[in-house]
Amino acid sequence: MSDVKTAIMDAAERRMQQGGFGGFSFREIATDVGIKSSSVHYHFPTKEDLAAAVIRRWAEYTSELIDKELEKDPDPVRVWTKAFRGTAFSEAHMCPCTVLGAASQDLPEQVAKEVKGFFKMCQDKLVAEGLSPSKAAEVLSTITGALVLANALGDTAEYDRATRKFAASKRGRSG
Amino acid sequence: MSDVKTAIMDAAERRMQQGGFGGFSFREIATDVGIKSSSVHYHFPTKEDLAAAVIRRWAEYTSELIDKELEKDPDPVRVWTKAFRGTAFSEAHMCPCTVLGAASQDLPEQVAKEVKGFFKMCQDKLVAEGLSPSKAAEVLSTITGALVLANALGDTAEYDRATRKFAASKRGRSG
DNA sequence: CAAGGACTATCTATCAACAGATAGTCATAG
DNA sequence: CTATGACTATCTGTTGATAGATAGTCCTTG
Repeated sequence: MSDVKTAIMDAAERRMQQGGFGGFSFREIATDVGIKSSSVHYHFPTKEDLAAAVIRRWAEYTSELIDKELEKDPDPVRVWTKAFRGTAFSEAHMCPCTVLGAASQDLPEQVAKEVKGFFKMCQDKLVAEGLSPSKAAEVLSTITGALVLANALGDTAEYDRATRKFAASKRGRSG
Repeated sequence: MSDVKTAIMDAAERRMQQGGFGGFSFREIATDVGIKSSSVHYHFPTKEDLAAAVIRRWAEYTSELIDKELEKDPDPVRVWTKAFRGTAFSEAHMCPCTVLGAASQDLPEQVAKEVKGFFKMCQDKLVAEGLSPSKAAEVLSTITGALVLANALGDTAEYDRATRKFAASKRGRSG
């Protein structure tokens, strides 16, 4: 993948984290990267293509990160909680899949499909790691909602407050 | 409040539930209501005004609903879980505050403030009802995230899966 | 009661800005 | 020579917002 193509996706990802699908334009992305909007169209013919590619990349990166972290810590709940915590405390604060997922009904087909794929991947992995479907849904909902809450309240500490239980599970100082 | 003004807010609310702040235009709202876009501007000078009014109304309605339900069932966790469940299973499926909260960084000031006020209200109420701040954050995150998950996956059953534990708390058949 | 003025709510018409997208051109590198 | 990747230029449609006209209503005042 060319440097420019990666830079376009990086810029789109950053803006999608803040404003979702409607939160970026080809012109803004072009300005961010330092090229013209028509050049963005060269790499990604439509806005739908660009957004779908960004979400897919995010899903792949997340999946790989989880696998890597599971080698160091065998507790899936703690690993996933920590991974989403990294997003909450990052510069952009949000997971683009969460932003898009909240407005899923207004998304182009391909983008909605990729977003759905992301959450499906999360859930399947949690189940594969030993959790019941119900527990997997609960954990994923809590860390996803914690992201939304922390973002809306403008307070990253809210993430830790909401996930305190998970962060301490089966290894915390007190139990 | 006039019928038209209410109809405008209803239409805006519906569209905000699906696409957030960028998910509706004055013209769409006008068409929904059966008036001209300039008439929408008459009632709500700017888009920011309209969105903020919708969120504030939603917060007030939610607060009243919770108070009413608490009279029938004293368990706050079950009451809040049920209230958000109503949203998940409604036609629009989403809470507009959640949709906007996820993209909070891209919102006009007044709208972001109202969204923040909604989540603050939820949390304050949960604490006033006896939960610890940490437990309140956990519950609110879980039901908020469950809304996002169910929406993204296009499966309302996901809400029940994620909140099974809460729905049964202290009163379920088995405990 | 009737006239005047203010207010309400809608309309038509229009604006500048911005959106996504396309066609065609040009330079460079293999 | 051709493929790549950027460019210029432009199109069409939509956006939020404003100005000005027009009726209808309501309150006041003579």
